[in-house]
Amino acid sequence: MKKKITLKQIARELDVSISTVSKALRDSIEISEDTRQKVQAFAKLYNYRPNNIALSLKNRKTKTIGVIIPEIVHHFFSKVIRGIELVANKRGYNVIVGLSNESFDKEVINMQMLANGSIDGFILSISKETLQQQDYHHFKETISQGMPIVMFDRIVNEIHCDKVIIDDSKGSKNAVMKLLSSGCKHVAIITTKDYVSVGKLRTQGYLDALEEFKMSPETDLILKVDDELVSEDHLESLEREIEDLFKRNKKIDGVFAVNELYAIIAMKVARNLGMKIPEDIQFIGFTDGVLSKHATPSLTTVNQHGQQMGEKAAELLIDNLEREDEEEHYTTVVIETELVERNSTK
Amino acid sequence: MKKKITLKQIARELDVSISTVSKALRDSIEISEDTRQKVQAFAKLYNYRPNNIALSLKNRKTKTIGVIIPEIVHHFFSKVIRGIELVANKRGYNVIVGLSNESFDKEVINMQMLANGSIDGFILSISKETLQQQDYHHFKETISQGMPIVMFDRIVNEIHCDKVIIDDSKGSKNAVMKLLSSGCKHVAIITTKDYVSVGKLRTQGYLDALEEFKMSPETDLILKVDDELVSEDHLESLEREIEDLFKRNKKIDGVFAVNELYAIIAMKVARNLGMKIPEDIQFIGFTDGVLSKHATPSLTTVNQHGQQMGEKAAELLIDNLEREDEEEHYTTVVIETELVERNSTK
DNA sequence: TGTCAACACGAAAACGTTTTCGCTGATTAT
DNA sequence: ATAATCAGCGAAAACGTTTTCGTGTTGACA
Repeated sequence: MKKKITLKQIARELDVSISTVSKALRDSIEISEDTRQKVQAFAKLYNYRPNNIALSLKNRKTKTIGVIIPEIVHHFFSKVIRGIELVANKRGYNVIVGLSNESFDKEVINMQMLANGSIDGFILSISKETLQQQDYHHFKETISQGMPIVMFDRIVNEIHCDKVIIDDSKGSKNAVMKLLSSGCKHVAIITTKDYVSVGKLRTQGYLDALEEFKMSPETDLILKVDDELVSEDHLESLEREIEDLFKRNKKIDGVFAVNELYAIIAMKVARNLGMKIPEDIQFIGFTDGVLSKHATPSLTTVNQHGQQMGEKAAELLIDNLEREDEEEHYTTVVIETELVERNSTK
Repeated sequence: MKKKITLKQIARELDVSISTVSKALRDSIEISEDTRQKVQAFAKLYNYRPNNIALSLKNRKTKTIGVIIPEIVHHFFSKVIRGIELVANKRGYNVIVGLSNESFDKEVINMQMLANGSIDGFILSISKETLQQQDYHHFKETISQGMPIVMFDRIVNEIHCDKVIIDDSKGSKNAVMKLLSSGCKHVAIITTKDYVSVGKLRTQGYLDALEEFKMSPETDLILKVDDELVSEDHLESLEREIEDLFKRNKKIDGVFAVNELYAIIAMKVARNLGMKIPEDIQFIGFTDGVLSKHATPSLTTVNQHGQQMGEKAAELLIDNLEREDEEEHYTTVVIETELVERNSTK
């Protein structure tokens, strides 16, 4: 087991100074052709690579990005990570991930662990609990210590930083308008409680679309699901709620759901109730994932372009990190959504 | 913007030496009660936290685990990451991820980037290209430099290290036996080319089950899909292959697929051909994911317990890292699979 | 022969810690 | 009164780099 070799060891072996070795490896003109070749050959032979940690300490930057997301077993977030990793690697950065598990405490702890020198900046999406408690001091502190943050998807206006979002309300409006213009007269929405910012915005888009069509919203067609209860196991209760919705409102002929899973489950319920999709009732979901693609019928969805969001977030962060001038100018990038039409709509 | 404070700054402010500050903060008995309180108060006030990078350099360990997986937008791998992250964090470690994208070169580069001091050890699953080329020199080098590796799922016997796997052939055998014992007479398998180790093993399990039932395998019931072609876009060709399979062999009444997607697609094809599931034909897939759960009918699958694999891998690695004695003894942990019975089987 | 520039290299500081060792002044024991 | 102990603190090394500055040797030139 040969341990990693260092400059010092090379220097000792070749009977020169550490500085000489360092310079020779970096092709400094200070060093004679002779010694340079000698050093480089030796270094290659022993497969020398500079120690990243030492470099980080010296340069006071780690070339590493910290990513904090609420959950990784989730198509959207893993796509974002892939995007981040893609451009980070291309630009010579590593990616270190922390999962908040939708918990405020874990979010704070994770940020503290990483903020002490391990990384140069954060890319994150806020946990539900944090959004609910509206306690953002950890973000403020991090930023005030000079560590840049880029937020994506779940953001909060109160914090000043770069942001990458989609136009949730616009995307939803388009989706609902698609339903309305293909003949739906009674479109229901399955959404979350309002504290989840995206849920609120998507509901707004639904209302906007109705207004565009001069229709007035019926409160009974708006189903606000308690998101806490839909964690894996409580799906039956969700099914029951949706079934009730359908039974109470026989005339529903279109459904817009603020995520993929709600839509898939709603389709299942509808099918069990004997409705034909898309003839009797049409469905559109938000956030394109594997489920939408492979469901039967395949689900029309609003694609959020998660990977693109990740790429953009990484670019914003790295641009910021490598910017010379220190003037603060935060930008908010809006990624366009796209309606992916499949077989759950006409 | 107040930059992070260091020992040196505290020392200067309080007019003591750096050593005194360090000792005071670590509650050394060398320091008088007086100065200790003074220093600790000051440190708390300015929210002092030791710089991780400096600590890493000094201790020659980073308390960080490098994870390299072929793909992150994949239910199984993201579950593994969650498992790794869970125990890593619990034991004070960070997780840094690299994606090989199933490419040999990216795998090598990623490992080199991380191996130069950034991490203490690797957890990885080998990329398909690497398996195909059978070039494992980067693993050997890493290990010979004293950096431990834990492999999971896609492993290779040639490399000596800790491993976490499932018993692919046993899990498959159980699945196929379930089909056979519930009445199937002609069970087909949809698998991959043999260089993917898990594909090969799962095929073996299929054969074992047949033998157990004194049935001889029919080559025409074994469909080996070229995995390269199934990347997102070439799904239609897969559908056609499966359709051909069904048309050639009208008597197929059971299908075992080596992954979730193949099974879902096969179900779709079967349904389009007018077969009833599970009455006419039964299906079982491998690797439990969202698709299986929410498909109609829901798919019976072999659950790999990805999160548990991740947890175990992290434990093995950290145990190794924190072990005092240097004796090498590599273990291979086999995680039990579990047949999750749903509606695609009787 | 003496001066100067060019060349090739080494010493040392710096990044932020921890830790070993040595030093000083005071208290205790002889 | 002298020696020995001890409490409390600081200096310095070490981790592995990069970089600035200094220094010695060589050759050319006046």
